[in-house]
Amino acid sequence: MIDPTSIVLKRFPWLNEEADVVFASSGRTVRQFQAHEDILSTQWPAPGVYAICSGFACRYAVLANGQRQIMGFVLPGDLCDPRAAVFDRVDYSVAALRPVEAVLVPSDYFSTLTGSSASFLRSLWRVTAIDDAIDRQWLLNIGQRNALERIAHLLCELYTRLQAVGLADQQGCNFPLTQTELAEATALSTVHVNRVLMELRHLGLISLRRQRLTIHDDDGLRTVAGFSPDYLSARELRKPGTGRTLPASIALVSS
Amino acid sequence: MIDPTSIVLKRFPWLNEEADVVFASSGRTVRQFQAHEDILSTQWPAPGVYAICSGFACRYAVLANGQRQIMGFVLPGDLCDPRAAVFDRVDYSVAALRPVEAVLVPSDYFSTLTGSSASFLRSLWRVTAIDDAIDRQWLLNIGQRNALERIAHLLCELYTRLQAVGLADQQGCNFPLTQTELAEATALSTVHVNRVLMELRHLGLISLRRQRLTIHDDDGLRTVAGFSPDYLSARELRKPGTGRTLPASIALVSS
DNA sequence: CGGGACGTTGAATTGCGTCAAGTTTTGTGG
DNA sequence: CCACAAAACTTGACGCAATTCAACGTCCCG
Repeated sequence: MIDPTSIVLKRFPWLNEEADVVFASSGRTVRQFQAHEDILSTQWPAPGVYAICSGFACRYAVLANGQRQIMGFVLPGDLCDPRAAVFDRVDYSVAALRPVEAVLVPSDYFSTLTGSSASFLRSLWRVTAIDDAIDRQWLLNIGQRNALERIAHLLCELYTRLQAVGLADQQGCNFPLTQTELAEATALSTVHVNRVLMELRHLGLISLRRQRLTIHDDDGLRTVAGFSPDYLSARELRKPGTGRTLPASIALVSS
Repeated sequence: MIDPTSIVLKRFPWLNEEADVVFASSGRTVRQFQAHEDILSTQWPAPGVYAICSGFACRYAVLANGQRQIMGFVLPGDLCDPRAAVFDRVDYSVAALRPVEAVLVPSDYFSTLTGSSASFLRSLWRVTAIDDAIDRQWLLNIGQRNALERIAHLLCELYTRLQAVGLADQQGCNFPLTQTELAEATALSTVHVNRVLMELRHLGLISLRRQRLTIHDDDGLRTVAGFSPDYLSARELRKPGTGRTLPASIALVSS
């Protein structure tokens, strides 16, 4: 059994030193979730911020008619959801798609840290900024791309993100999502997802079999998808302000 | 000519006292944008955070084939975009749809404030949390709702948000969007948007003519849309931590 | 009063969904 | 290891919501 603390410190490259300490010291609170179990839910208050160590999860919402829209995948190395540190409730649920192992960082730890460590706060902003950029790409994806492009784009996104945390190699990656889940994420029917995957296979771009995705032609897949990976990495952080002075009443704490 | 400072202080109810001062003191930097002019662009660094005083703007992205997806509307009282205070660049553009008047809060001001005032920071988190909730609703909208529901939902959202900043009355609101823009926001064709608007009119739910939206049957429209306005208001903020102690090296500043 | 943006309408087309019937894979317990 | 059931995947036929193309009407502004 691997030490969860070390997993955490390895998987979250964006963490800085102070945050490392918090994660490590709270790293003993490791929780396991079964497939299909809710990790966070709109139904109950979030106990804190979960850092995913292994397994796949997804953020989702259900419409009144019962249709489910998956709004994003939460992979090892991701936080779900940073805002839980600040808000009592989340407005969407997060479910494990496969068995998930996660470190729970209690809200107290997290919010005290965000209140006291400017550099950690900046890291956190960067993380949420990437999350939001992914959300916007999904909107683009579902709004403007056809089925083939959409599926291809999602595969590119997941492959790239898994590479970033060392869970993919040159040939491909472990890929535990069902076609039904792909359908819920791309707003297509499962039948059509199946046909599109067939087409991607026949185009010689991928293989997908037994939870293993093999990329035969990365460039080709990206071209079909119109994928450019920029949005998945942190943008330039603005240099800390040169210190234009604030009215005295505001400059309560200067760094 | 209205004093922009007073506009700002009136339109941004979520501001707290410290931030009021900053906004007021930087409130002299008012900028005008013409219709179709970019307010923020991926092409250049963001000079700071704009607070919209009047006019409509939108966040958008364009695909390689030239299709434009509008990803959100920026209304009077909104910030566009808070993250510009922390990051040099934004990863989408914001354009004025009509002539826009905005207060520029320079990044220095903003980031110093976020670094020093915990309460302002919490306000800002809340604002971005609402923005993100709106984004997720758009994903749901485009992914799971049909054309009629989609348009109805968008009308509900805009009407509700305009009400919140005093720009709508019981009967309806000023509504300067073209059908082409509605189409870009809902990922439909302009022709179909037109037909759907016709249907909403024939159902006796709305009138839309000469930049004026009249809501004849608010409940009916919401029912069609499956609209519930909860996501547009701030969620409960977590009570500040009860003070579980951190390792000394981390608790640099305690509140 | 002319021209360009915006809105309206009809007819033909199509991408994707739905329904329905299989086949293959995975998981479980004996 | 096999037996069996449940879940996941595959394939074909058919239907429809939304698109596309094309023409025409209307408003607004110089």
